[in-house]
Amino acid sequence: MKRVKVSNNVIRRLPRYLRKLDDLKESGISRISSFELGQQLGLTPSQIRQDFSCFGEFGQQGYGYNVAALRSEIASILGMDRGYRAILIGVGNIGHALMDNFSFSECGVDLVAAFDVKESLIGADFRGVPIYSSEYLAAFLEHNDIAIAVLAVPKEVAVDVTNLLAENGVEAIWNFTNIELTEPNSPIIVENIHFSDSLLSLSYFVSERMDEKSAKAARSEKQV
Amino acid sequence: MKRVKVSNNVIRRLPRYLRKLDDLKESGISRISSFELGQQLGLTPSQIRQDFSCFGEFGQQGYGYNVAALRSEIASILGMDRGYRAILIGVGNIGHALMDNFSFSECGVDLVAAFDVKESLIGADFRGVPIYSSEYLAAFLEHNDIAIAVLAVPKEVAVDVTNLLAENGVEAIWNFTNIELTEPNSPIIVENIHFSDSLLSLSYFVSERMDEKSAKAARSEKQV
DNA sequence: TAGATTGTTAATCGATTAACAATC
DNA sequence: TAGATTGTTAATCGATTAACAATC
Repeated sequence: MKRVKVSNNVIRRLPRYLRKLDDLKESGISRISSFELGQQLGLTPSQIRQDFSCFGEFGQQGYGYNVAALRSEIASILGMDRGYRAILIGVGNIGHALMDNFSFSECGVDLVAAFDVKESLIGADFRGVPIYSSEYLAAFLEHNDIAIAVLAVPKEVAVDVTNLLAENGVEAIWNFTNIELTEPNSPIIVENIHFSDSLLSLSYFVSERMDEKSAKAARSEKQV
Repeated sequence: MKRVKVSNNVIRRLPRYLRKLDDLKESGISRISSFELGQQLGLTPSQIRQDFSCFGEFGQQGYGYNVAALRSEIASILGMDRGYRAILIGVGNIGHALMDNFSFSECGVDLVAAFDVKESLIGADFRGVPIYSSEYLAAFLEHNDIAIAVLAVPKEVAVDVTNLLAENGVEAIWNFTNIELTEPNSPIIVENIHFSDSLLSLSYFVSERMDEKSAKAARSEKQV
């Protein structure tokens, strides 16, 4: 696989391609052109071909792309076949929901343990994932090769935990706390799920729509 | 407030500005320049001034921006003062976590009801929000002005529910199901929280980092 | 007043789109 | 072979950055 510097926009589109290809596979479609794929995703064929060409040549002139083959190329580009091991820190509401409902394995990630400070949780396990005391976090990291930490702790302790993780060789944090962990000088990778940022963007788009509507209404009022 | 066509990138930065300004307020800082704000957010001062200038003139030459005033301008741009009413569809794991933990009101959104099909949930309420039977969803929408629907139902019913919502005047969907709701011809606004897309991007970045490391290791191996 | 910093116009950079030769 | 569609180069478009006059 080529590994040139690929823009963020391209990377963010890869999971969407993956999802669409999974859908197509399920519908029994084994072959697709960049034109058709573009139609279905609301992208131009050019963009799709450009995106793929960052990583190699996956199509065939006159034919298009083989759905299954392309799917597996993208999965590999995303690192889904690398068996990254993850831990969850904080088995509160959201942490619990992730353990219970989210399929890490479908993303090729292996959730091996969870940590919490709450006595009543320690020793339990959900769907085969054990919950340990946060006390043992550092020791655990010493003995296990963990690439990804899912951070679902209260705001107040987020920064301390992050430092502990970074010091113990964790590569990346999947951040569910609503604070900005991305420090300029830290080498740790941070990917944020900011619920409130998302809802606020939504709120913006709704407001925009509402304003358009009332502007239109005001115009037609005038005409009458 | 101006309402020109504003790019998506700008809109996505607004919630970050808001969060930073809240932090500053809390730290007792009442005034900030675009230079300093840029430092703290990893953006150029130019970009920050350009972003704000989409909506008006919020600063003062030689002084900078008043933190509290700017904060409230951005809140208003995002529509946080419009009192949008929301409902939650699907009180499963993630729906429950949202009701229990997520502060809709901090985003200026009023969560007024939840809906589920599960008998044992119907009639209960969490933090003052009642849970009704999904049977009554359509009727409820007729009698209540709901701008936003939080969609946390199983994949299989997501499209049907979306159609029902669209037909009954809901403006926007905050989509927690892992499917592509964004139809080209539908006028409904969709904002996605795709957990797996996010984790897969993270997995990509980790892979990129790993490859860099091993490439570096291979190079220094050669030199020795 | 002098210094600081804005809002905005112009320049640069990067991403998307179009075009087309290569080829299955 | 003829038609279709790729991968890639060139053209366009949009977003970010730089520069600077205006002004607090």
